[in-house]
Amino acid sequence: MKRGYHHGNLRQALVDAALRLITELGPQGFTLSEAAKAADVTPAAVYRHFAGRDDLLAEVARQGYDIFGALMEFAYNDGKPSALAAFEATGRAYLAFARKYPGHYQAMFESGLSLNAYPDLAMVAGRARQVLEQAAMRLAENIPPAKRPPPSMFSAHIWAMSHGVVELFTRGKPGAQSPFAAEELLETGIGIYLRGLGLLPPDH
Amino acid sequence: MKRGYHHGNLRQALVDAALRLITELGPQGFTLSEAAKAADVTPAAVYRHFAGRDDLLAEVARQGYDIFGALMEFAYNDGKPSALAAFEATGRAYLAFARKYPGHYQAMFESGLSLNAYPDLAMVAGRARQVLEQAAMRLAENIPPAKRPPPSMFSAHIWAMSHGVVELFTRGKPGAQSPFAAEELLETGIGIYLRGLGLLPPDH
DNA sequence: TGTACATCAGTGAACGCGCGTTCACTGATGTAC
DNA sequence: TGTACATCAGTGAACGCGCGTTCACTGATGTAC
Repeated sequence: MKRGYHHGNLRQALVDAALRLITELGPQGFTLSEAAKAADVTPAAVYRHFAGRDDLLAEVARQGYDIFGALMEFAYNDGKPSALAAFEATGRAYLAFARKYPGHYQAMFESGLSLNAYPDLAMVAGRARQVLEQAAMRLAENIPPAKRPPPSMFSAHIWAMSHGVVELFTRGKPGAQSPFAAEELLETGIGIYLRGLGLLPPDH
Repeated sequence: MKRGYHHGNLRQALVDAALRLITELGPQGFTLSEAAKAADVTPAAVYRHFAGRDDLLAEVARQGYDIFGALMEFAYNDGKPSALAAFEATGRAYLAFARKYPGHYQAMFESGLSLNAYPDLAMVAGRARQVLEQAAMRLAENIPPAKRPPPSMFSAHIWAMSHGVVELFTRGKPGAQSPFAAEELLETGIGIYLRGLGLLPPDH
């Protein structure tokens, strides 16, 4: 792998290197120095593109939230073909994102990064959350108002179950040896939940 | 704070110091050196009681799983007064534990400790999980066999939602600013889920 | 009760390491004339 | 087309720091006689 004195696109190369490190070694495994080495560059070069270690990590997370939000929006598909189908697709997209972009996912949720310290990060994170809330809101319209829970509660439930499934059943964690695939668990879990809301017929 | 050359109960003092560090600064904030300092002792003294850093951390987690298991068993209360009540109490105990023992909780689930590297840790962890599975199994007997999901799936759902609620809504994390308390979220979430299983009447 | 001695918990100094960060520098690139 | 020069991305050496771990030691404790 040859390259001249100038790299070309070091900024993104560093982000990619950081992602690889996080994916393979966990959020702990990411260091500025290792990311620089992986990008075939001196640690000091990083400072031409980022304010420091945390700033690089934050950019990884930011790109993650971007992809995440886009994926959720794509899955939601403006509520078509039905509020129910769109909602289920959105739930599946959560897990699919965690599977397909584990480095991003860990940078976003397990790296100990403070959202408050990076306002733009909080913004992209909020956008992603709003897609799910929107999906929940539309779906809630199908419930008689009297027994309808606030959509934000409802989306919090789904978010929590999705996150829990990812954390516990997609990598080698504590309760890990479940006989079920994470996808199956989430699918059935959301199914039962929606039945509890009267949004699915009582039988299966 | 005076003490002589010998400490008395350094082993537990180190565990307690580690817990304090984790509680206040997160799992990252724990270091062998800081724990030693907090226990008013030289870092080298730690090696009289633990094989090293990870071994100390593992002991924290082990004690956590012990408390956790005991709490869950207490809440389960041998399935009394009813399978349903016992199950709901067990779910509540999960969150209560995370609230009351945040240091233990983080050592157990967020410290990056490998369960495989500490077989006795895997054992105590398994015991805690079995309480929930037991509760799920008993409760499942109330469902007509035809539409009864495997109890281990069912307990995985509850475990996932509980864990997700803890991770997302009890500390300053990403989706954090929910208008609902974690306790309320978990209570309602499990309620809707159980209704979906036909274990609660459709109305609320 | 008093002394000699084994035990072992904790000390203090030192180690090598990798971390994030800084600084004066150098060499490639692109633009002005 | 060719030369002078400004720009600035990346270098290389150095820094201070805290980490986990080691080692020969020392001082308190408790037991044997």
